[in-house]
Amino acid sequence: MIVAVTIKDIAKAANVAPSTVSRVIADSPKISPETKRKVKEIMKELGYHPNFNARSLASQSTQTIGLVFPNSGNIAFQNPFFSEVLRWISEGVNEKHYAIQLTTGKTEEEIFDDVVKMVQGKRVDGIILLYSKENDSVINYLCEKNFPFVLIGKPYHYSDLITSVDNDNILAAKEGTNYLLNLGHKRIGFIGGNKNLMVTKDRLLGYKWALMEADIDIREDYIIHEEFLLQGGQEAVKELLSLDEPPTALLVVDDLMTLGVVRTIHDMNLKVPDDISIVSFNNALFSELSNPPLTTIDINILGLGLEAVKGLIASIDNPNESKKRIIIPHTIIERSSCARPK
Amino acid sequence: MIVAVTIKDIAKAANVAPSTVSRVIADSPKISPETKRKVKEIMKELGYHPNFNARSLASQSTQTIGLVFPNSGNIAFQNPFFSEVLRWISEGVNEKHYAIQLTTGKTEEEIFDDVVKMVQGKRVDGIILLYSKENDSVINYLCEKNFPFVLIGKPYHYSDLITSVDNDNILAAKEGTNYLLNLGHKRIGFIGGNKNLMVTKDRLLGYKWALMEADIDIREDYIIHEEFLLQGGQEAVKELLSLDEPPTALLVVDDLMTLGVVRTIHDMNLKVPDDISIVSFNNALFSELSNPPLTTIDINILGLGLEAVKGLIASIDNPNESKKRIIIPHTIIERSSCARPK
DNA sequence: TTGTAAGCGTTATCAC
DNA sequence: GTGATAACGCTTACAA
Repeated sequence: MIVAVTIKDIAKAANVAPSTVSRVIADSPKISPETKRKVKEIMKELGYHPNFNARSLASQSTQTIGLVFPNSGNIAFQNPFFSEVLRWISEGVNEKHYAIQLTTGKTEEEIFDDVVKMVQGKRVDGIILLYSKENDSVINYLCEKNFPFVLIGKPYHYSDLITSVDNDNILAAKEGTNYLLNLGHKRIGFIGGNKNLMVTKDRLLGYKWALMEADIDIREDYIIHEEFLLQGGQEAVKELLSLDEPPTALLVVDDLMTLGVVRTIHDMNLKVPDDISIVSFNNALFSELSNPPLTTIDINILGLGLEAVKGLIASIDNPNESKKRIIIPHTIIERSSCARPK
Repeated sequence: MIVAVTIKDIAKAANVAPSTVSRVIADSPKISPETKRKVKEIMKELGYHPNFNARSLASQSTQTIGLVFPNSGNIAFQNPFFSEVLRWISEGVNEKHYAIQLTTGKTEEEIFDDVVKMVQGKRVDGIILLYSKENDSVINYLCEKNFPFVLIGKPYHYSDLITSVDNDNILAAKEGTNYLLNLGHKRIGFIGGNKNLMVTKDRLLGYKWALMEADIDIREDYIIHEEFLLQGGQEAVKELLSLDEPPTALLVVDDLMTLGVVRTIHDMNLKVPDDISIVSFNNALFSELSNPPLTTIDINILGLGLEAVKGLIASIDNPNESKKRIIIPHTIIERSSCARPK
């Protein structure tokens, strides 16, 4: 069983007051080195561990941050992006000796309720939002309460009230499209995810921008948004490739989706990159292992995670710090999913 | 700003004692419907939310459970298994109105320290361990403290002191191997992950069992353990396939690893399944999207996650409940990575 | 059925 | 430098 050794037990054993023990824990400079040593020794001896609930209650700070995942009913949740970003957030957080609490509701309402509980229940000192979408009730709530949080992604609005960490997705998509243009492709399609997500919006913008600069007409029938990975998506891709003038290249906003697209293309007896080239996004672990290995835009998830933590802790420590927009650089990783058009 | 409305404020406004408000929150049957209604109304009006730290401190229970991931330095952390199991754990936990706290240290020591803090700091009521390996300090600690926890995987020892949720991996691997044997393969290789993991051990056992039953000699040069996904693994697979009598089929313990193996095979100008068949494990999302789609053993991650939560909460509610070993059934999913040998 | 008061394990504000 | 003592916001006997 867990025997709770408290600050009082230590105090008694060390012949000091509880407050002194507390000061030793806080490493207060006002305590003589001698008593510090003595108290610390006894703490070791008795196996003392501070009670975090008591500490949080008294100090009004929890030393834990909350992570908000997209709703787990959404297929997006399965994206390796989240484990990866979790990994780096976790790393940043450990370094600062914070703990992590997380919430992944099945629906938006569940998530919202969870967040409210976290915040009002004083379970966390700050929050990192792992996704950004239109009209998000969570963001609105956090802004309203002026609660410390960082958004991974681009704010839909209130951008001057929000600290965010994001890639320049418009530029990234533009560069990806240019890469295909430079290979000689003129008919380039776009496959995006959920239209409400800011990433999708931005990458679509960059795609269009590149085409406009290249004086190529934007064809709406070249642009599709598949919400589901296989079922609906497969249909859409088949339709796209069955057009009279099908695209010879595709910009796909996510590696996982790309896997599905490649699969569909393959099922139609076409080959990547011989018949159709693909540039995709995120550089997921498997994009190197896939067949063919994917040319993809690395968004530096490490940077996203670490900067999010840094930003959040900064605004916890100093609530009046000005909000900022942090941009993490991307890199295009050339592999074997692109070729010149036939 | 967050204005903390406390139980006292409600009490004052409702003209009752704080304890009455507390009882209303706990939905005590001893409170008259009338006062309940009145108090609840005022709680809504003033926007009351309980302070969890205070509640935890007073009641000695946190309504949160801790999740322990494998160390994030390990490549295994990247496995989609973890997001998937997190999803279902989260679902189970939400239903029971528990919160989730998690820890993913970079090293074993970091994880151990985190777990001790969680437990001794009274941050969580119970723990779910997401991996099982030989001589795990965390397990030893939890057993020693007799702290409620559930292991996802098979206990290395102390199995009568541990509630665990696992697949019958020995049987699963045996069936996978038999599947290949039935197709006519005689030379079957095994590719496992980290040797210390119980999954690896069990699946190797099942593989050997199937071969023995089929009166096929076990060749040690057909068994490899690749710790890394690409670098070292690729070498090992190449070596395996360059043997005088290379295997015509492979049992690979994980879909992600299989992706790497398929890739390596492809790089050697061999084809799956024409030249070499593969049965793999886990039925990750991408195994259906991969090229070729993988024949893989579905381990029912939903079941693992949900049962883990159920088991944990049961043993939190009743610490004297007897430990049990819960087995989640698996299913083989036939896709296109297997064929008869040439 | 409801109120009173002690206690949960800390931190923080005074004094000395 | 160190010690009392009052918070922190809640639960829970024990009274009434």
